[in-house]
Parts: sequence; structure tokens; C-alpha cells
Amino acid sequence: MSGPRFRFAPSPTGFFHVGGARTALFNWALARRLGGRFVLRIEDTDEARNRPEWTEGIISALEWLGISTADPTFEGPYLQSDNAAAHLEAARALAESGRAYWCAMTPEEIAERAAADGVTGYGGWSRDLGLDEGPGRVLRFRVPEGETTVIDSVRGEVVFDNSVIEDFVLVRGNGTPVFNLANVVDDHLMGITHVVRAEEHLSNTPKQQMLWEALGHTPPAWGHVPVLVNEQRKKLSKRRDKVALEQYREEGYLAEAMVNYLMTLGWSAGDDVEIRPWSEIESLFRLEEVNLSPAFFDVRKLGAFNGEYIRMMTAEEFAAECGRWVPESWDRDRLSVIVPHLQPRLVTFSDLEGTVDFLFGPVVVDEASWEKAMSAEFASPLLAATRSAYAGLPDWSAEVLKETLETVMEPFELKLGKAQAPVRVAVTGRTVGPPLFESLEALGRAESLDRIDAALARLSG
RNA sequence: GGCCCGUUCGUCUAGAGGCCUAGGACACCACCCUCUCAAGGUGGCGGCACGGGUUCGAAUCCCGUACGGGCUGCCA
Repeated sequence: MSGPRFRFAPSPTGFFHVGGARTALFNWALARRLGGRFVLRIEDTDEARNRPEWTEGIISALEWLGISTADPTFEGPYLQSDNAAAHLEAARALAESGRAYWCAMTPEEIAERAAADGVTGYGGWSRDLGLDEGPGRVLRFRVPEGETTVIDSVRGEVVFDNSVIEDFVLVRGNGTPVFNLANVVDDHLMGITHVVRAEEHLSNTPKQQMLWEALGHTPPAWGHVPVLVNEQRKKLSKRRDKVALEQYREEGYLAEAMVNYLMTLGWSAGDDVEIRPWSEIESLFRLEEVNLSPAFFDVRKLGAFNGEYIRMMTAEEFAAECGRWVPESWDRDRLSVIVPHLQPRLVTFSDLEGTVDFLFGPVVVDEASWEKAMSAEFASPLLAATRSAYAGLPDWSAEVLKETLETVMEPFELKLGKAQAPVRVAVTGRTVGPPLFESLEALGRAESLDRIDAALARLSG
């Protein structure tokens, strides 16, 4: 058990937060490069957050990101609730040594007293009552006078005046340990040397550091990274924002793209390179280089990264991946004709089905597209001429189809861009889409001609 | 309200006193390429929050102001 020990301690909430993903990745990069360990601990102290399947969800999300449970760097998962006895034992020790005391005030009583005294929060009113443990009573930490200095590798030294920290609860009225206590006891038990987490925990840190010291241990090295925010610059929340990693996965974002993008939020290697493989990120990442201000999670840029990663795939990889994003019933041969032309056009794989669906089902004509392409004078005659030329073609290939249309359009004095529009709308129903002649090739002669006939009929009718 | 943290193009960032006429990426605009749309190429738009210092010299150091964020729970 030598080497630095990092930990990732998410609380199970039913989905995996992208901000959590970034924190996990930061810890993973550090643990891997430094030859240490990445310890996964599920913080399920709050009984409302205790579902076995949620733990499985966390693990599969981590696996997707490349944080493999099979990697020797990985350790866990541990369940915080399994350590309840140790938490309570620590609480008892603190109570016996006088570092903590029992308090019988309910939240309502505290609010009343605070209002009456004109203060906010708990004023330490039970401090010297010498109460014993009892039903409904909470154990509170006796915050000492003085100040607490947190040495943070991201932010430097942060000093807190202890007088602004109230005597916080260690054990609830129902006898269960609270996060701050459990967190510290677990980190110590697991030999954690580095706590790297989001900035929202910075205010908790002096409390936890006091606990480490009260328990007679040396606190770990701290590192608080900035949070991820939405366009309103508020911390990403599951209520307002799309934060579930699983959702991005389902929409067809590549794990590599997500990982790479997440690592550019709040950190840069210092050069002009943004797209780089994890192996490089891992050797380059330094906590000391992490920025201090919140970063906006920009889905558009995520999309740009995803497109880059899609284009980096080999043709075989891309074709295989496409196969997974399309209905089982779709003809694979037909799909394979068009797929090579989709690689530079896709942002996410969930876009795939909608861009080639016209090849596997009836044409759905977009009326705006029809209007745009068919209102031209030449539309009908050109379509008719194309239809008869196509009908007699000996070879139904994209190349021949293109050359044929170029011949047909000559008397109309049009450019290909104009001339292809009516054909495109007749066959695909839309003005934009995959390359037309390859689409025709994939569709096949019979179906293509039928669609042109249908368009001609509508045009004359 | 109190405590803490922060502030470089719209966004993510480079920048650790002279290399900055502030660089890159996404987005946006234009042009090129082109069978539509993309992709690719070229170019463009656009920023050191503000005010004081310190210094020969400040985006970089100090102070103040403004603004933003986090925490302030018997959640984590």
C-alpha cells in the first residue's frame, strides 16, 4: 500500500453527473501517473440515498470513461455505510475526550433561539450543559478557537476563522453519522493521502481538517477544483441542466471525446493542443495547473470534439459503430453503401438514423423542401428527362448516375447544384442529406424510379 | 446577511514583469473547394472587469471597487 492514495467519493443519486466524471478523471490521471491508487467509495450515509443499483450505475459509468475496475490502480468500491461502526466509534472517542458534546435542541428550537438572539445558525447553546447521549440528541463538534489553515494544491493557503464555523453535527438524532465525520473517518481508515474534489467542498474542509486533528491524525493534501456551470453561470444541477453522463452516452457521444473534453475544462497542458489521447493527458495533467474559476459545460464544443473523434475512427470502426445505432431491421448491405459518406457529417451517433431513414422506409416529404426545389420552371421537365435516362441505365452506380444527370441537365443550362435539387427532394424528401448519387445507388433502381414517378405525378396533378 | 473562492475574446483556454501589435480551440462571418449538407483550406470579427498604486516597463505584483460563484442542513 505504498504510493499516494486518491479517492473518488460520489454519493449515489441515480445517475452519474458530468461534473463527477471530471473529478473522477482528475483523480484517475493523478493516481495512474503517480503510481498510486484510485479508491472508489460510495457515500451512502444518508439513508435516502441507498440503492444497490445506483452503485452499479456508478461503476458502469466509470468503466465507460476508461476508469477500469480491473486496472491495478483501481480499488473498491467501498460503501461508506459499511463503516458505520467505525464512524460511531470515532464519535464516541470525540465525546469522551470532550471534543464533542450532546445537544438536545431540535432544528425548530435552534431557529427560534437564533431569531430571538438575532443570529444565524446554531449558537453553541448546549456546549456546556454536559448532556448525556439520549434519544433524539445529536452529537456536535466543539469547534475550538483560533483559525484553520487549509493548504490546497489548487488554491494555495486558505485561512478560516474558527469563530465563523458553528458547532456542526457529527451524529444525527437517529444515531447515524453525518457526512463530515464519516468522510474523515473513512479517508483515514483507507489511508487516503490526497483529497481532490469540487470547490463546493472547500467550505467543509476546515471542519474536516479539525476532525482529522481532533482524532489525532495528519490531514491529507487537499485540492479543490472549480465547479462546472451552466450558461447562467450556476453550478450544474440535475433539475435545470443536462448533467447525466448516461444521457450523453445514449445520444451517441464517444467516451473518448467526452473524456478529452472534460479534461479541457479548467485545465490545459499549456500548449495549443486540445485533442489528445488519454495516455498523453495522463502524463501531462498537473493539479497545480488547474484553473481557479468555474467553467461552462458547452455542449456545442463537446459536439465538435465528438465530430473530431468520429473522423479519427477507421472506416471499419465507424461502420461497426453505425450498425449499433440503427434499427435491426435495416438492410445492412444498403447501409454499408452510404455509411462511408456519413463519417465527416455526423456530430453524434443518435443523428444517424434521422439522416438516412429515407433509405429504409417511405419518403416523408418535407413541404418546405418541396416548395423550394419544385417551384422552379425546370423542375418537372428535368425530373422527367432524368427519369427516362435513369430507366435505361446499364449500370446503377453513383458515378454513372452523376454523369447521366450532368448530360440530362445540359439543355437546361444549370449547374449540378441546382439540377440535383428536384431529384434529391423527390427521392429523399429533403433538400439536405447525404451525397445524392450514393444515396440513389444505395436505394436501388426500382425504388428510386418509383419515387421520381411519384414526384412527377404530384407535380402534374 | 456572514465566510470563502474567483474575474484574459460570446465560450473553453495560453500567458507565471519586457518574447503580447495578447496566442489557440469552439461558435460566428467571408472566401475557396464542392452534387445539397458537412468535412477540409484560407482569411476575418472579437478579450486582459474597473480604479489606484509598485516598476524604466504590468494581462502578469499589491490595494480598493464592481461583478460572478461556492458554502452557510440532523444532504453529500
